[in-house]
Amino acid sequence: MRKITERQHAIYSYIKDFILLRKCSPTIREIGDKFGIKSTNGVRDALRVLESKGYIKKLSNQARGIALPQNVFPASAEAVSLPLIGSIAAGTPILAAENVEQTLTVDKSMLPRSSEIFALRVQGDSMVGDGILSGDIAIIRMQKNAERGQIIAALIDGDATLKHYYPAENRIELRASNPKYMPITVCEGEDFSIAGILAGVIRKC
Amino acid sequence: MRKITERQHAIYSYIKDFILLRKCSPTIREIGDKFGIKSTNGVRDALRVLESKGYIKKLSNQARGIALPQNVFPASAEAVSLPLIGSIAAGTPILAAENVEQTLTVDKSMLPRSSEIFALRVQGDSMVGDGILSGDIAIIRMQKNAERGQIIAALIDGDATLKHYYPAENRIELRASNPKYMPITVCEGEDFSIAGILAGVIRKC
DNA sequence: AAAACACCTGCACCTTTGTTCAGTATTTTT
DNA sequence: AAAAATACTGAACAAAGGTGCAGGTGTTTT
Repeated sequence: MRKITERQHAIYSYIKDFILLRKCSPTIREIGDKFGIKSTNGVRDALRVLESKGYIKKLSNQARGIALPQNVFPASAEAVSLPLIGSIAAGTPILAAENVEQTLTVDKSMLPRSSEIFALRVQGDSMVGDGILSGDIAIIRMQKNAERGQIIAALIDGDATLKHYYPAENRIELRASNPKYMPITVCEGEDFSIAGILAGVIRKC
Repeated sequence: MRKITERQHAIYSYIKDFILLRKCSPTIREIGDKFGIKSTNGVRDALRVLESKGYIKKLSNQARGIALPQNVFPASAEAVSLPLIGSIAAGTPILAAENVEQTLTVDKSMLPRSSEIFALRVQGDSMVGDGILSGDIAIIRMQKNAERGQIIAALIDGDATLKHYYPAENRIELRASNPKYMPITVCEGEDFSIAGILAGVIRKC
């Protein structure tokens, strides 16, 4: 993008936000009012520059006719839908169709790039210390390893639970963040695996 | 939705598609051209009916001023995008364009039907007792009244904060859920209003 | 048969909004 | 120092677009 002044950028931002919110561009006079520009031509000067530098496009003789170049709002790229896992049926992979309760659409900004993601309904209050309540939906990024202290979705005996991950020499400690729960210790050979690490939380009140 | 005729539905669909595609409503004359209605008033009849039945909203004396009720705008069938409010500039309405930090896409199931919704970035740890951490995004359903004990987004001196709502005879007590914060008492005449009530929480980890 | 509604024409009017011209002061670039 | 760009004022105009009134013709409901 070619360089623009602070003033021009402020006007551009206003137009962009206005369109995002109102789905329709402001009028020249609305922009003028906003920035204390008394003459419509003052605004048009700014628009002329913004257009010549490719920030906006003007549809001539059209009310509310300031448009943005296509790529400002990646249309469908804002949302991603992912499977919500209720409970995990014994012996099935997590993402097996029978475990998928529904699909959920979340904003792309919630997700790390290029990873497999799923959502898990949280049962129990073992993670209240981290602001995760029973009934919340946890967004999990699928991966097999984790760093010490991270919150992971752990698969123990075919059940998925959220816990803090504390590995030791020959065992793994899984700690709740609610002090009323004792840490769980998993030794080698037991049925345990990491389903993924916590990437987000969604709650419906 | 109240019943409408095939003709009215065709016009409604055209408007909806137009807005989805162009981000901005068609003009009365554009609708007329499309359907071969030669008089602007023929179109206005149809719009009058659509508005009285709640399919559209008209902003009077505004170019391209046909609006759709809030949640007709799904980015996909299951998603709705809503404005994320960062901080609120003094003296501006909450949804003023300058307060909108970005837009956020959330699943339709997060939202109550037929209400105006916005998202608010949470600052501070005053609500940790309810699992709401600093940096979380609160989904707020706009409404002016609340029930005792509900979590509201309160506007005090132009700043929005989440608090539990406890009204009394001549004052209102706003309680945090973190015991280290004292309740705030607002008396009549002070600059206070309810922006809405908490409908959900989203956290990016 | 009367009333209500859907669906339209035609026209005038007026507000909103975009366009253009002429000019000024200040800052930045060459 | 000159040229160019920025950032406006002010006024007038024109096109776009919303509003309102006075009808008209069918179809459906009462």
